[in-house]
Amino acid sequence: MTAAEIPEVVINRLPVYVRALALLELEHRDVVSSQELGRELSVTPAQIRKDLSYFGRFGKQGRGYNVQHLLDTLRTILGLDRSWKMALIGAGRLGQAILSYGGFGPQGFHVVKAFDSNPALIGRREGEIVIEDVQDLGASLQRDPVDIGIVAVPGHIAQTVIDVLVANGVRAVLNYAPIAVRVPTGVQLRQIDPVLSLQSMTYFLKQGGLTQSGDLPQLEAEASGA
Amino acid sequence: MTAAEIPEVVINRLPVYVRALALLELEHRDVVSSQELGRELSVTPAQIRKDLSYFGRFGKQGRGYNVQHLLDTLRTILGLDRSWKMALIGAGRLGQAILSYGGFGPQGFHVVKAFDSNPALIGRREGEIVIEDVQDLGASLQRDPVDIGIVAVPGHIAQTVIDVLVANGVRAVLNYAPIAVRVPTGVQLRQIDPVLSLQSMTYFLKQGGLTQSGDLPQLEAEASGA
DNA sequence: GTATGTGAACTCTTTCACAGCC
DNA sequence: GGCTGTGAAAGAGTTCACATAC
Repeated sequence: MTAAEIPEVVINRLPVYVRALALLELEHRDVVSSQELGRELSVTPAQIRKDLSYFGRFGKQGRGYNVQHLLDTLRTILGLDRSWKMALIGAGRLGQAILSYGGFGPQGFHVVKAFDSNPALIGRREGEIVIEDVQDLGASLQRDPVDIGIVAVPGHIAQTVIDVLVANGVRAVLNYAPIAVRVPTGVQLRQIDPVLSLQSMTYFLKQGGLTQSGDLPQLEAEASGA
Repeated sequence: MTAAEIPEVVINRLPVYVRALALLELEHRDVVSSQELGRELSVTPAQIRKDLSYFGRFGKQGRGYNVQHLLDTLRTILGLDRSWKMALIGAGRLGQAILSYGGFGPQGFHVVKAFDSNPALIGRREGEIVIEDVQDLGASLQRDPVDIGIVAVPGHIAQTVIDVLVANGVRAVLNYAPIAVRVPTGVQLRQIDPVLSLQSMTYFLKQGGLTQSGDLPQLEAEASGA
């Protein structure tokens, strides 16, 4: 009930906090203040405190936050205290790169199935898994469901693939296809789209000298006043 | 001067419009309305019109927007009417995948240099380019500048690499390293971070039945009323 | 002294709704 | 009839500033 009113932007920032806290944990830091965390992440301390306040009171006045406790709590809130099964659709060049990416496993995300339409790839073994025919995607998910779908197929097929995923119970999709897809309400969708990122940066590059050689590049001024 | 007041969120949406318009152009569509474009992109028509209005008046009342003209205009605004040089730092597994990704070139983005610290990789030819020693990054950029840096190195080196890039005139960075980095004001930074995306989706997955099997998954209801 | 937690103020975005034009 | 362009209104999100607690 409270959960329903938490802004989505806040949820999206929590993983960033988790990552910073995990680093502090490695350094055996006991306590961290919103100010220090904010400096680390280029976020205002007020924002961190406000974000956390949606979920409870985790800090101690005069001290800050207990790193271990806050980390555990945020992980639980985000559901990072368990492991998640993922299916990869598209085992071409990009798909292979995703399969061999070492960053998912340690965070509890596991690709347990992969699919392609290319006969040359179907049946091939990639590490622990065997690439299945994308024709069997629906049936395979019915037999053995996953939590998340990773879409790495060409743009013109992406929407169809996602429709099949959703029809077979997948409620979260990470889409690498460079296309705007639609999903029903209640289904989570995230785009990984480097080209869009590049294409917005060029706007600012074009603006040229504005911030370039004119004024000195400086880190966020730290108003040390109050 | 007007440009200075344009919200960044607006700029970030323009590439999405460009992509949709490019598709319509392929289909030889002459004209499109904000309503149709909005349906395609899951964006409200009002938002599209408002966004475009920051840059001028491109539409014709009663008809809509000329696809070709709007596409050309947006490309010019974003600086997509020229080509951009990029340097890749980190030519390991992820870097290789980025090098062989076919989606940059057609959009005018070209990796013209690549760097690594691994002696086994330095000097190796990858397509058109030869991998250089990351020690020479600064000197190489001085000789032959690039517009954009793509960072695909391990997290603990990313900040250092980015500092070198910035010190040598790079004003836009696409960072694949899973870490929060800092750049001076005036330098554009975009993160490509699939793990963060996954970690925010799990929050909603955890919420479970709320939108799952309860109410029927449906596309954004189209209020056909007014 | 130091730092949290939080209403209130402020700023930024989105949406509305309609005049104006095709 | 249909659709744009845009002030005005509404809604979100961020920051302030201070009472409260350690």
